[in-house]
Amino acid sequence: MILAGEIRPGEPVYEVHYAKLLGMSRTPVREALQSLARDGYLEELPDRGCVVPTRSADDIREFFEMRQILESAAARLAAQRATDEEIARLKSLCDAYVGEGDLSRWQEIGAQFHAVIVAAARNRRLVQELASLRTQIDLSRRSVIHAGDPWREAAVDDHRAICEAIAARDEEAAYAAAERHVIHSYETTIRAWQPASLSLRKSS
Amino acid sequence: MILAGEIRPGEPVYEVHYAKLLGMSRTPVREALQSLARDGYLEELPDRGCVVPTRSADDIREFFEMRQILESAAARLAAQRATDEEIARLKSLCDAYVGEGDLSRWQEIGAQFHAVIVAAARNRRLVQELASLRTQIDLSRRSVIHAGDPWREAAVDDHRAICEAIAARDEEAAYAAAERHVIHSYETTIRAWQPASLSLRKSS
DNA sequence: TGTGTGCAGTATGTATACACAGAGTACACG
DNA sequence: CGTGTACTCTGTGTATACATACTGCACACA
Repeated sequence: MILAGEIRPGEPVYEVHYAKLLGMSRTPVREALQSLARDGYLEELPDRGCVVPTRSADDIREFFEMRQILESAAARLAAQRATDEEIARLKSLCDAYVGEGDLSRWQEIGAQFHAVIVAAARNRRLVQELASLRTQIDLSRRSVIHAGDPWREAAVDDHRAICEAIAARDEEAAYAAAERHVIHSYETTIRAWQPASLSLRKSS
Repeated sequence: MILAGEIRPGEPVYEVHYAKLLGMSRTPVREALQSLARDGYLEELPDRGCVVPTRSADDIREFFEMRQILESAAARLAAQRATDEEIARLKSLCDAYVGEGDLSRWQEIGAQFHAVIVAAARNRRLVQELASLRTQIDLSRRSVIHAGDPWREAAVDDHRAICEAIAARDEEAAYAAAERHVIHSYETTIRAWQPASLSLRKSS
């Protein structure tokens, strides 16, 4: 419901309310809320329950900084460890972009592209952390009014560069390409949000 | 109790048992267990409760890989953002090593050293993630018999190198030095555990 | 002898009742 | 008219009772 935007940032989340709404008792609702709070979808106030957190510009910066760190590391490890099948799959996903006009299908391809890379890094904790981060970022994006499609700009070129670097087993190139990709994503996001913004570290 | 080694890996953790032991009802115990499970200190089995997880060599590799990724990123950001006060504090901590013979005091200095760097990176999520990782690694170390002090070898030199790179505002040097430091830590840990081991990515 | 079914026993999942803490408000007093 | 205090109301923190699922064993049957 938070992800679907049915509960808006700043809004309090009462246990009894959602227990009634969902037809269950407070206990499982309570546990779910704690779980959500641990993952950052809710903020717990002592003795005063939960609220959906509102993200500051600094929060967004930190999220993208983490994403930059982890995605670039994933790309580097993928360049080292990806199987030939995984590389072939990355290439075919890159090619799938060109003829695609539908936005949701487009995002689906992008998600699969990233999933293959992270999986190729062979690190479960990294997979988990990036998934969490990705959801957080999507959530932050949603809590903000932005017009049009925020991606799509240089993303295809970025993806192709990452793909080629991994295929060439060039760890540093894959690292740098992934870094650039996250920077682009950050810039489009923050531009759609507010003019003044902090910048991430540029790739050298 | 898990950290203190009072509950050993593989051992089941029953709600009622610890409720009685701690003089509370099942509810808060249950919530605590879920909290611990979310942080990786316990493994939850469906309808069968919790056990303290046993770590495989692959788990250790993944932990250190993550630590390498995050610590090096933290060092790079610290080189960019640390205040002069923080740099001075790093230097004094480095100097504090030399005259120190006591192991626990020595570890305390090391922990402070890392804390200053991570704080200087100005990213709360990074702080949190590294703290969690660090505890996990300590826990994994403890679940294993190892003789003597596993650190101390090249750690002082490593710390000094990191400190100098940050003081010089050299981001890439700080990054590489932190990477090397984690590799050393991994190697001593895995050597104390079992001879055959996977290796982390070497710093280029 | 092997396999499948049924029956406890135990521990978790859920519901509910009660206790407590915090916020807001009304009222009394200076 | 301002300030402090007590009261109430709301919602969370905790305890306990009941329901359910899984495991192991025993027993019957092929």
